[in-house]
Amino acid sequence: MIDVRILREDPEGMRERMAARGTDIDWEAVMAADRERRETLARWERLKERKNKLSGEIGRLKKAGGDAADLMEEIGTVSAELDALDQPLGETERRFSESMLDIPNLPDAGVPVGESEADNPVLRHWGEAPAFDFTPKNHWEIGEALGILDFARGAKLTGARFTLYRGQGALLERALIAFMLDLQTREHGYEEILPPFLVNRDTMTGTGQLPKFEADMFRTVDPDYFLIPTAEVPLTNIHREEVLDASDLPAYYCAYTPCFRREAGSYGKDMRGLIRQHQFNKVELVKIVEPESSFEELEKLTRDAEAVLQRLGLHYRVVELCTADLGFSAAKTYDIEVWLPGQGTYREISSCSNCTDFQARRAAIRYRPAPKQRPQLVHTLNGSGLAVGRTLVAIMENFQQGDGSIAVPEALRSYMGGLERIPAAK
RNA sequence: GGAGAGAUGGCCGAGCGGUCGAAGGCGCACGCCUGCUAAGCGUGUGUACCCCAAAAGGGUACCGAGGGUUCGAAUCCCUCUCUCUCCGCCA
Repeated sequence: MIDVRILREDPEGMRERMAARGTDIDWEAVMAADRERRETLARWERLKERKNKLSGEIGRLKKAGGDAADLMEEIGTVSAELDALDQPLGETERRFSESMLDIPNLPDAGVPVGESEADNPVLRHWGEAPAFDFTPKNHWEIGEALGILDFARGAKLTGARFTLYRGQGALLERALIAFMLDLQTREHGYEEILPPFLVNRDTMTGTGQLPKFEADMFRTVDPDYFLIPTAEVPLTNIHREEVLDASDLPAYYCAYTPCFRREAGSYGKDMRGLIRQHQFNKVELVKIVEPESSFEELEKLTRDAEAVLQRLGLHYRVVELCTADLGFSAAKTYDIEVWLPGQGTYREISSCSNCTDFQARRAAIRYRPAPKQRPQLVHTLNGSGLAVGRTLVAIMENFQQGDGSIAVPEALRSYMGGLERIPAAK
């Protein structure tokens, strides 16, 4: 949630900065809801004060054996007024919080203004695209030829966008997960977490998936739970409704989880291959930090994600998302895009965001800067370190050999029993 | 799934339907005292929101959550959630 005080104090500035996102918000309605809510609340509280006073007097009178008939009569009218206010108050509060929950985060002042992803500036490149003396294939062609990816049977078991990994394909995925976790925990200082893959509504609301994006989620009916679309959700919510000690910060968390997404509204897009699945694996990085350091921490977090690609020897570039391409909760985001020679394009493999106090406010994650001081909202960050399925795709396409085999990157061999090459089909 | 017990402030723990934001203890902060590695004494010590330009100040809410009874509920009633114990089942 944004800070409503900013909206009250500078509605024009707010309007302008949000407009750069391209989101359409009825600001008049939000501000009216805020005003109405406060007015009704003030009125309700004044009545309540009167009622509490009367009630106290009745108590004292009765104890002294006096007659409280007059007071009882007055309290009756006050109670009636209060009752009449209950519904409008509840309604205006609901209206206000609902509209606040649907407002995205304010882009950071430094974020480039743009109209689409085409306006995302490229910040840097690492490595080089590999040269081939043959025409490189798509990963789905390679995967089916080698028998390590079985799309048809994935679809049979569940439906479109579900895939079966087999043999050395499954092993490669597992090796990537272990490799990524080891790198992030041993070298970058993240604590490894294995969180629940199903979470409740409050948790989903805390990070911003609900209420606006319920249609994008898989859910269970009884009980009313959601399959996590990313480990960002459980990791960031670890400290929901807590007041942390300054010494607890910064907290670095890292988790491997499967991720589940409906991909509603992306019909027909990336239908082939592993790029867009309803279920995919990801190693996620989450940081809970003090506000002053969050942008610096974003730079570090992005480097932590890049390190994975560097160790694997995969060529990539880093882009900054312009205002129009920012996610709902993010104030600033870097995307890491890996080169896929089989498709001749860069594809997002990690998205690293500073959500500033947006999620912290929703989830009530605070810390006490110093003893005796009031609790303050933390800043939260998250980034993929990395999307495992897409990394497997990148390895298949970048390290494919002329004979149809795939070379295993040096960094992964110890995780694969020393395997240097996934051999071509006989 | 069945039977039972419980949920109170940072922690422990009390709480006849009214004077309870809540005894007491611990912890913590500040002060005093004291020459001995500490004790003693005193004071203070929650969060959110509203009013106020702000500070000061005032107000409202919160004793797991949500409803209800009552002029008045931490205290009574209902529903739910979570924790613990026993039985069953299971990886």
